[in-house]
Amino acid sequence: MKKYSLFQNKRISDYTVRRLSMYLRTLNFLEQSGVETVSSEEIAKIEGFTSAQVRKDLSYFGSFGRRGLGYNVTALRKRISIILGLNRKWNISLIGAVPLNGIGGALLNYEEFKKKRLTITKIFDKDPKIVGTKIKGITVRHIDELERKIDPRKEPIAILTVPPQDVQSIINRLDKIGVKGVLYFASRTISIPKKMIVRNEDTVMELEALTYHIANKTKRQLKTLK
Amino acid sequence: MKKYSLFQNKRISDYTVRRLSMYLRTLNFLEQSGVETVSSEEIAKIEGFTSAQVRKDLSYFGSFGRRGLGYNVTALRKRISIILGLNRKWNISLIGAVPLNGIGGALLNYEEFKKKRLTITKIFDKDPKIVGTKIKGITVRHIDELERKIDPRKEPIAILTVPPQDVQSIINRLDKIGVKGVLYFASRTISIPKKMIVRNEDTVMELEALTYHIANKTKRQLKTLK
DNA sequence: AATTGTGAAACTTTTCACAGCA
DNA sequence: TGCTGTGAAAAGTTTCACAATT
Repeated sequence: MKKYSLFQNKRISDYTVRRLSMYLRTLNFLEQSGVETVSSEEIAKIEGFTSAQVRKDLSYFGSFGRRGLGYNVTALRKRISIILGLNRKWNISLIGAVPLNGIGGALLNYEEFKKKRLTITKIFDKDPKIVGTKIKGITVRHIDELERKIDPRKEPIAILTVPPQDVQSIINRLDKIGVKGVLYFASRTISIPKKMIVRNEDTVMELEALTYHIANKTKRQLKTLK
Repeated sequence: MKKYSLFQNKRISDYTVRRLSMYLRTLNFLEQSGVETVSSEEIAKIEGFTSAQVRKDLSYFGSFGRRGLGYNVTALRKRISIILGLNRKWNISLIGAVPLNGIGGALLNYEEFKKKRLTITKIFDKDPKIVGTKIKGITVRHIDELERKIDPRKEPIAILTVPPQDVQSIINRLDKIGVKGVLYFASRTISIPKKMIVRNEDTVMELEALTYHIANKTKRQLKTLK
């Protein structure tokens, strides 16, 4: 029998990590619906992948199923949670544009965060009108105080909802103090510090993928990763 | 010399389409900075790709550069705009959760949409308090009126900011009347109608990619697509 | 001299297909 | 019998390397 370790050497592709997130949200849903056992074929059908893809993704981390029977929903949900690092609480700093009808405000009200162990625990802005006030029980600090107020051991992740022109400099500052992961929403290409994991959610880019496909009347839409 | 057509037969991968969006935002930036000519090497450096990747992506659509010289920034920006279908105006229906400090509200205030030719022209909600009122000059309609108020020839795209449990049924209704593209924000896997292009922006999934990499102390972060 | 455009090679990801086990 | 786990094959994507061109 093979030995598996969570800190394995094989590089796991980003496609696999994203699909694990999808499996997780589907397993949560199945568990709440009272489903106890699921096959790779059933998961695949829900997600629009192949069953081989599902089994291969899981196989990088171990063998969690039983031949002939499938997977126990709760057990697999827990395993994937651990793989994704969700067996602990993650504090997040929210930086920028909070009071506006902006994405920062939306994230503070985001129901999905409450269900998961993802919590916004620090808020920064540069509007003097709100610096010092409390939002959701958190005192808003000035962006200039980032370095003093963020402890990357406590808040390893930051979400940036600042304007495009500010993203690069704030990411550089966060890198300097040792923040490990950043998610930013601006439509701007940035240069990523070596030690950081950076993700970008760009609504304009997603819409351009739609306009491309509609304009070019793409016939096939094979769902691979998506 | 080879003939190229925008409606070519080769299937263009999604990776290429996303990179075209990135090139476009970088070309916009360069054009505004007064840069007139750019090489594939320079674009590659900004984006973190290889120059061969840039040239290959463009080569699927034609030859837009001049050997020995590079690309004219404005000309290339225009070409990519056309490829992505951005040489026309795109009207968008916004469905759900508008008045809250939610993502719908954020999108209505999104500066990037104003710069591009992407415009929210219809708004739907089911809160009777705001149905009938005007937001940004647009009268909010009840979600029950989707079918009567959306003309997919005028509004081929919809953005869904409704709760996860409502996404599937609304996508099915939009498909029935012929809406071509949908972008939804809920953290939920859905089954995609054959004729539609559907995209999902899921902040929880992006954060889980961060927690995975941080928890597993990934050493290399090779920037391939993003 | 510099840089594009592109076949071919290298690499990555997905799917196949079946041995192995409940 | 039914379904997992996995090497091997197939498909897809990126990079190399160089002829072509300004």
